[in-house]
Amino acid sequence: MDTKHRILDEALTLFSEKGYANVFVADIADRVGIKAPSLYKHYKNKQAIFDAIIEEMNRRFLEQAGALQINGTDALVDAEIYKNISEDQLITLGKNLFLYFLHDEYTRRFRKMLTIEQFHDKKLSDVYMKKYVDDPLSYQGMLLEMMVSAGVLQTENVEIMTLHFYAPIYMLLTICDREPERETEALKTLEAHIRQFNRLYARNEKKHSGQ
Amino acid sequence: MDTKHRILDEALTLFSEKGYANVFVADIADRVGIKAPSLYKHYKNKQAIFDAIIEEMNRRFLEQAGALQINGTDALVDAEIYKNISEDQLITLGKNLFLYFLHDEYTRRFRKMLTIEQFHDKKLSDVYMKKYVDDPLSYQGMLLEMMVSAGVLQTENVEIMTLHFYAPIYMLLTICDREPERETEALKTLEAHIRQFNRLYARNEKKHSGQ
DNA sequence: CTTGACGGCTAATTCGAATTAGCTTACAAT
DNA sequence: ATTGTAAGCTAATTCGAATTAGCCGTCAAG
Repeated sequence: MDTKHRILDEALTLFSEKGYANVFVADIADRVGIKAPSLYKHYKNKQAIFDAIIEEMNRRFLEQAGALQINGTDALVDAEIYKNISEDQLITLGKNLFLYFLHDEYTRRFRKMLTIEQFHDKKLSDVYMKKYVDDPLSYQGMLLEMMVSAGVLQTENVEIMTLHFYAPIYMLLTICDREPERETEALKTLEAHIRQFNRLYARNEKKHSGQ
Repeated sequence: MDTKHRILDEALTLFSEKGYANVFVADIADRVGIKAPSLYKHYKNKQAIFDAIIEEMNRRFLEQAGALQINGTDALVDAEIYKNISEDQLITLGKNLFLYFLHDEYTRRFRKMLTIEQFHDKKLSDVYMKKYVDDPLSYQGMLLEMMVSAGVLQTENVEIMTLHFYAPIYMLLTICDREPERETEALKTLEAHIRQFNRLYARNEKKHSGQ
């Protein structure tokens, strides 16, 4: 990785830990292994580094459209896969969503930075809401809608059902962002959540009481 | 309200909107209607203002222990009330929790400040987790546990049930914090959520399909 | 009536962090 | 070989925001 990219990388790490204003240009330079003034050979100023991070992130979000994509069009395609989903597949779906958000280092640091810097610019809080609330809800909503249509699950209100599926995942995510040591516990909770979700919304099946 | 308190009040408002580092002492003074140096007659420095806000908040949290209290002891007492709860009462419980968090101006601004300033000090993120994640989960958990014992609701796993109850509330809260214009929509969603929650966990009752 | 402390003001001062100036080396291209 | 440019450095410089100095009016207590 060349210096220009290393600057972005180290800057993002620092911003996500301490927030823009609490990171000095010299801190970033230190991490990269150069002196602060040298950094200006690569970026016009501190703000330009921040802006470049945002751009870079947008680029990545578009790029990995293949992996776990979150837009209506692809949801319709993916949904085919889940039409005849099993409980284990549902768990996989949830864990994928969770682990992707949690473990992609870039995504993770970016999300933490957004959390801290949402005031920096209304646009940032909009991005946060879109990426971590509205897009997942609409994507998951489409998948669940398909499952209902296919008769795997049943509900009178898919929107709420989606909330029931995603809100716990979101909450576990915010927990792990702040206290990474709770990740193992969170993953167990996540699995239990999805199993229970599946039972609750299973079509025409009486909830059973054994394990 | 005397100057000393007005400083805290205006400072909290500004910090919650822009974050500590982006608020100048002069901004706070302006709002209060004095000049920056005058502010030092009341607080040693900017940090002291921040610290005073934290203290004040702790004081308030203790003080209003009567209202919607969130500690194990009181939950046991409150739970008596909910033993024979109706759906409408359950909705009231959820709405109270939600509206309290959302509308108490001090709590609200404080929560927003915590969100932004959690990096400022690990203690702050701990406070956030306790107040908005762990305490509500444990409090709600106790209430729901009682309802299960009393036979109003049924589940094999109260912990997950609690997550299903509270996570959507938490999520709606973070939405409204960032985009207050979505509050009306959020309240409707909240009610629908609780009704569905109640049906899903209702004891021995087949889910009905009519309105 | 005078004194002192409270709370305000304007005009410095300080200080730290961003940024710029100007020099140097490496190295690729002509 | 020469030249130009990229990328680094040290030593300024700038600049903005926090804080301090020092002055003034008010008012309550003695």
